[in-house]
Amino acid sequence: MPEGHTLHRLANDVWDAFGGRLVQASSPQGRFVDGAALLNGHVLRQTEAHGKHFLADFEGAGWLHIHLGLIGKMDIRPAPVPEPVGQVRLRLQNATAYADLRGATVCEVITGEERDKLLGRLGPDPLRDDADPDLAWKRIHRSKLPIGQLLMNQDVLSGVGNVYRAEVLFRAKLNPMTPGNVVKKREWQGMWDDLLALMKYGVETGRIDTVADDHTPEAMGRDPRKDDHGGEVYVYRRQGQHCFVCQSVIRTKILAGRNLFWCPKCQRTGLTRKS
DNA sequence: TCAAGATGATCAG
DNA sequence: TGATCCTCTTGAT
Repeated sequence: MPEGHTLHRLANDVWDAFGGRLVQASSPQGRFVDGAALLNGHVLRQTEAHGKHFLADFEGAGWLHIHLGLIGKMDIRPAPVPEPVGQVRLRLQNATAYADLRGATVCEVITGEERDKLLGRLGPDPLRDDADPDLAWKRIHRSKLPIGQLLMNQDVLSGVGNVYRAEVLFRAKLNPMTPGNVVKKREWQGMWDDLLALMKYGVETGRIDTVADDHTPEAMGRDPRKDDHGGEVYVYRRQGQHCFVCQSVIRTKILAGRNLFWCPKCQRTGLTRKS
C-alpha cells in the first residue's frame, strides 16, 4: 500500500518505537544478514521519508534505506517478540517493540553521501517542509509527456503513486493525457495544494479518502467501498462503475505500464489544447 | 491448488 | 514496451 503518506507514517512510527535508543537488527529471511549486522546494537538517531523512500540514521553505522516497491510492508508491533512468520527481510527490535520488513524492493545500508545523492535526484515531496513546487513545475512545463505520466515520475514529483495520481487529476477536472507543456501554472499550483492536503490527511489517518462531503457513502446512500487500499475515492479502480458526479462510466487504460483511471466527462479539461 | 494481480521501479532492447 | 523482482491475497478451478 505504499504511496508517500505511508512512508511518512512509517518514519513517525519507527521513531516512536525505536528512536534515540539501541536497536537490535536481524534478517530472519537471510537476505540482509550483512546489513542487519551493521545496524545491530546502534542507536537510532533520526528517521525521515522523502517520497517513497524511508531513511533511518543509525549512529556510527550509516543510513538504513528502504523502498517498499509495490508489495513491500513493514509491520510494527509491541513486544513480546514472536518467531518470524513468512519472509522477514529485516527485523528491528528492542525491549518494548519489534518491526518486520517484508517484500521491499530496496533494503540497504548507505553512507550519508549516498543518502544526499539519492535525495538530490528526487523531485519535491509535498509532505516535506523544504519542498519547492516550482522545481516540479519546471519539469512538467517543458515536457510533452502526459500529465498522468509525469505525476508518477519520482524525479518530477516524489510521493505520488497511482491512487493520488488518479484522484488529484479527477479533482482538478484535468484529462490525464494532457501534455505537460499545455498544463497551466495555476492548474499545477491547484494540484500541488490539493496533493498537500490529501497527503497530510493520509499521514494522519493512513487512508486515502478523496471524495467531498456530498459524495460520501452516507451522503449518497451507497455502500462504503470494500477495497484493500481502504478509502473512498472517485475513480481509482472504479472502472465500469458510474461517476459520483456525472454518472458517466469510469474508464481505464494502461499508461506507461500502470493502470490509469478517469471520468471521460468530468475530466475533459486539457483535451483539446494544443502543445 | 494454482494463477493473477497489486498503491513500484529498473533494465534491456 | 516488455520482462523482471519482491510477497501476499483473492478468486478461479
